[in-house]
Amino acid sequence: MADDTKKTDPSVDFGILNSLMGYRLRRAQMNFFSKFSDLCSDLGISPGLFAIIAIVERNPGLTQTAVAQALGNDRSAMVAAVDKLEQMDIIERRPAKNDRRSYALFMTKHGQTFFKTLSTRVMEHEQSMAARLKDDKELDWLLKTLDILSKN
Amino acid sequence: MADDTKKTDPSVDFGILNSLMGYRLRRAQMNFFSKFSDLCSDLGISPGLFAIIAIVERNPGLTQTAVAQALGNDRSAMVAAVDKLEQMDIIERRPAKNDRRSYALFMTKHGQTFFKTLSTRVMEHEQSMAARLKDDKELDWLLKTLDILSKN
DNA sequence: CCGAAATAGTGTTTTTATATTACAATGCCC
DNA sequence: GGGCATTGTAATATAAAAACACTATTTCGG
Repeated sequence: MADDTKKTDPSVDFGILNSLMGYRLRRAQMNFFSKFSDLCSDLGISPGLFAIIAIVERNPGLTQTAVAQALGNDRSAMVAAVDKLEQMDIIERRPAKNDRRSYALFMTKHGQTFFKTLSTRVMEHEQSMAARLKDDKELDWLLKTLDILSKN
Repeated sequence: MADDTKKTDPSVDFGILNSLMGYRLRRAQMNFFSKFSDLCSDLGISPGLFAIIAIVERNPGLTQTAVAQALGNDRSAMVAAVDKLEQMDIIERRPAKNDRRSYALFMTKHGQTFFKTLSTRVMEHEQSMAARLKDDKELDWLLKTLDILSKN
């Protein structure tokens, strides 16, 4: 194949799938996911890690489980993630003041600047995708609608 | 915890994540995925398997790779999936007429009725989610927008 | 204060999904 | 007929997600 456009065979009838939000969400999310990977894998950052960094950056001092709850992850998944981010000198664990069981998470100096370059990249991609929409009003509508559909 | 509402801690600032379509898509899709599982796991059907069935039902005689391409999967992933669906007596492989390398996929008798009950369940869930939207126009708009964001 | 129950972090394991690669059989093109 | 692409398959690898148990702590009722 000459180009990399995996053209979905136009002769295939998707039937019920075409009317399913669930299926369309999956396709759209997969597209964002793979573009994110193309964009940030050289920095060793996956979408999940990016989310953790974004939360810690805005909420310094949160414990691991607090971050996990905010993102809807299991707290056991945090261990490996935070281990990696600590190795990369992006965030650091400090013993929590009032609770000797838990760590508080903070950005390192390097993490701060790292997050800036990272979010610049991500926002560029976001904006190139948002350019497919009509206007900012439509973007707001989409974000709000997705939020409504996220709640269970 | 008394109820199962994993309330996202309201005091957490999601910062940039709030404005990212990618993140919102992920949350919404996760919600659909888990609901689908709750709804159909007793029948042994995952969202991916459902998509395969839906394609075969509307396009009898497609080859495995054709289905894989339509869904954006790798054809190697089809093998286990079709194996399972054949064991469940939902679809069947028949030797393709003009190409002895490939199989053509068809619904079995049982698969036909099975798909009906399955899609009834799925549509019920879909409609309960769609009820969160303003009207059908908004639903159409959402589907169209997600489609636009799915193309790379 | 004591003891039961809950919670934080961690390690371990399992499951699931997805990607990669290799290969035999077959088809297609010149 | 010979070279090359394609189909289904197998065997891995990889990765992400979930389940479970364990230790050290905290919390709370009495």
